[in-house]
Amino acid sequence: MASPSESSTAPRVPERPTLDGLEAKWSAVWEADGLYRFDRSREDVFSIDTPPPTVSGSLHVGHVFSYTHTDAVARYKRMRGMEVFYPMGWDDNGLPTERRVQNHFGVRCDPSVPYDPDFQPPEEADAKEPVSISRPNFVELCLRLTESDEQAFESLWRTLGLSVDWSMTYTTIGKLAQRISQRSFLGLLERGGAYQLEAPTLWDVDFQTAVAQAELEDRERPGAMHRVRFAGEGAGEALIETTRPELIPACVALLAHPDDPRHSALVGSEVLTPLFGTRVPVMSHPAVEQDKGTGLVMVCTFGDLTDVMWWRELGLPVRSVLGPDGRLLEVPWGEPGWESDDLERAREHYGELSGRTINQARRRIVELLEASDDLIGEPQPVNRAVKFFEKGERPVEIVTSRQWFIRTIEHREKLLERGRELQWHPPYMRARFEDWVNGLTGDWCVSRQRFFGVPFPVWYPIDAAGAILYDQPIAASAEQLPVDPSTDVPDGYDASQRGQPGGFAGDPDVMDTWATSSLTPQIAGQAGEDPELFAKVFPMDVRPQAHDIIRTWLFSTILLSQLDYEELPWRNAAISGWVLDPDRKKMSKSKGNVVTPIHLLEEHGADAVRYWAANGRPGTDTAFDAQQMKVGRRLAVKLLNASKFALADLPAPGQELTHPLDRALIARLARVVGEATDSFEAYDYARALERAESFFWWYCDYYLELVKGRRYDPGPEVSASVSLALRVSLSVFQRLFAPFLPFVCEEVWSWWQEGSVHRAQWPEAQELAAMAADAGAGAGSKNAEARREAVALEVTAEVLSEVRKAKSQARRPMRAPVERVVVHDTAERIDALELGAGDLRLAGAIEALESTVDEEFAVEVELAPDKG
RNA sequence: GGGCGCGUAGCUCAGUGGGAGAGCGCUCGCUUCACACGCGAGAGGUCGCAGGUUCGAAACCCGCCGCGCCCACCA
Repeated sequence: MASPSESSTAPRVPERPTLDGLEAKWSAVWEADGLYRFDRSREDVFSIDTPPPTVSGSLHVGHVFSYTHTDAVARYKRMRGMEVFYPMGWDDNGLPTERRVQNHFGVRCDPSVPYDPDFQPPEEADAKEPVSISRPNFVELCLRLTESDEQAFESLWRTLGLSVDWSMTYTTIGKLAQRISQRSFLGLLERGGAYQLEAPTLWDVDFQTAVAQAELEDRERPGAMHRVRFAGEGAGEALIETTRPELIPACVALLAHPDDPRHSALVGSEVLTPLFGTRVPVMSHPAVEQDKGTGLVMVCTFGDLTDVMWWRELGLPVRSVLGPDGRLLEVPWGEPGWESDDLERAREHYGELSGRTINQARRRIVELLEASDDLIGEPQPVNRAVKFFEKGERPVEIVTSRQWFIRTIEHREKLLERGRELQWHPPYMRARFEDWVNGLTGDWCVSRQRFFGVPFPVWYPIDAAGAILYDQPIAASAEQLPVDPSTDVPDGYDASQRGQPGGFAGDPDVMDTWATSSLTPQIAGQAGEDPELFAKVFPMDVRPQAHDIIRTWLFSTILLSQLDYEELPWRNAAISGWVLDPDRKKMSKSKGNVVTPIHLLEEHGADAVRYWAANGRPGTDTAFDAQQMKVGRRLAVKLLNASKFALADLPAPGQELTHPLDRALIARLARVVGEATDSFEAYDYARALERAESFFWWYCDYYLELVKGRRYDPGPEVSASVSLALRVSLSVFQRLFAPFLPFVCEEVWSWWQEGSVHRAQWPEAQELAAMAADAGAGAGSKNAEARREAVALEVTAEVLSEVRKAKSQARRPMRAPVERVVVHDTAERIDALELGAGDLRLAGAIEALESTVDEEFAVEVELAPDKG
């Protein structure tokens, strides 16, 4: 603990302390001093896997909220003597940036275009006629646009007071991130952890890319249920219900539950699809739900994931009608797989659908079914949840395509085990992880048919006939990384062989953005680049993040760490909640209720905004509340003024706490420090703040008022003890609040201490307790005496409160003199009150203080007559 | 339908076996020598509902209701 009594320089307290300008003043000093610079020579490292915010627009108040939580913990750990590894990353990789660049510059990425080193974007962006440019040129524009965003973000974070080491900033599209992502992928490929497959894949028809299960969300959409007749032979007709009649040409079977008596006669027979006359078998499967629709379900390739399951399990053929652009394909009627009992009719009907979008085709086929009398009754409107790509605008479809996958399903048990090893804060968040892992239905599809991302570092040979040999990928060599196979050339080939028979072709895809951001511990720690650093920081101590991305970011980081290192990437996961608007809805741009952080910081000050954020308990969603920021500002102002009072012209401190109330105060403070420390150790910053804050207000309202008389006493024998107690308590409060209110704490600390409060040692409960006890009564009766003193502080404060109440009710000023006070209380408390009687008389302006033993606590107050 | 969380004063929330609390807001008062960006006081609640365990339940158990999130649900 710092020794305030030994401070050499006299405190320099401003005449009128203010919060104004503290952010600019101290953030400049911190930067100049390199206060938060990571010192890699230190042993006790505390490493943080900072979430890199998406650089696609602006930071919002939710970011301020959760990053403040992390910063409070970082500052606490630093004061505990840990060397904190606290980098910042920018997630500039991915779709949001692509979209901005396309609109901003009027360009379109075409991976087949060669790189033009002298390329300049068009003067005037024309979104209607975008210029086609190569992937490297496109990426350069993405980088140019994100750079200015990143500067704005950094400036905001500095104003908020994040104690980040800005010399360690990384981006998820930077060369380092690309190298690490590609190296990780090549390792997986070599060990068989990644594979390529032509398979039914979740597909967004607008972006024309594969998407992963984790990127889906449900949206309620109106639809209609159609009852449709399939003609049968002998056993009669079959009725099914469907919301997707446009997939009837893609129907490959009808299914019934094996125990369903209504359809048992049909099972094993064949029926004809309406309009197209294709023969499809009627089969049974236990997953069919008898109480849905007619109990007969149409299996198409592919309407949904259940179709994929049935198709796979029953070995059904593929009859694909949907193209990657969301329109119905031309199909070869009459060829294998496209048989019909009436080819002419099938061709005619399908011709009405071919080339149309899904919605157009659906409307048209309903008309055709009505005309052919195969639609039974009117379509019934229904609302049902439909799967969307979370950034998409039309439902996801299932399209067969060639994609890269990372083996996930087979590691399920191991992942659950890792989830149990991880310390979750709060602990119940683990359930979300387990639910997700248990609900996985397939391996992780990591390839995306996009541009601004990390390319797959592979090429494929082209045989003499011009066919690309996807099953013989040519991996980039370690020295080549990072590579862009759309412009770089594999070893043993030259550029002229690109796309030629006997030559090579680059893999055109990029990795899922989560595949890169799931390597943030490796990127920040420079895995494979700086082995010494990586060994120091990995596994990291904590991953802070919000609960909505447990299934994506948290899950895939654990997965990749397991696959690459067979261990957890971090020991703790600190899960923050969301910021809700006052209507309890999640704040988001689309709802138009976002409050910009810059405005907040300007209006309330960084400490006040941080105070509000730090009140949000771990994992708990918190309502946006400007009122709480005002409370935070009050606390900061109070700290300024209490510090001014305690330090201004303070008499010389003694060596010992000779007064019982001073000892009791320090003893209580020791308990508060203990609680705050325990809370921080459990990542409960909110509780640490709450404990420190509520005691601080009590300290200001009661202790400071009680000791004012002694503090102003000119006799050093009277003021020495209180002077010491004020210095000790003030020093503790300034440090307790430093993780939450870094600016005001640094300010008041600078009035009387050397160095930064943020590198000062966190207060020790044990030392404070010992200080209070050592100065106490002689050996043998220490416990009894300490208890008597604790009671004394308590009773003295309670009596003062009663005296105030009497004055308030008499509408008299607080300094109004009191002729006589009679305290009724138990013998123990009256005995203890003696210890505080002197301070109490001064604080309450009490002439005569008397007491009488009684069961009930009561205070009689006789005010002096009002002379006014 | 399954999982998790939540339900305490007008608002935001703390409280996990014994006294129902804090801050804000509201009302009243006080220029008080650190602070009017202040200080003091007051009003305000059958702790979602109904059972159970217990000497004792806001808290523990069961059921229900309501809200939120995640997952499943496209026949």
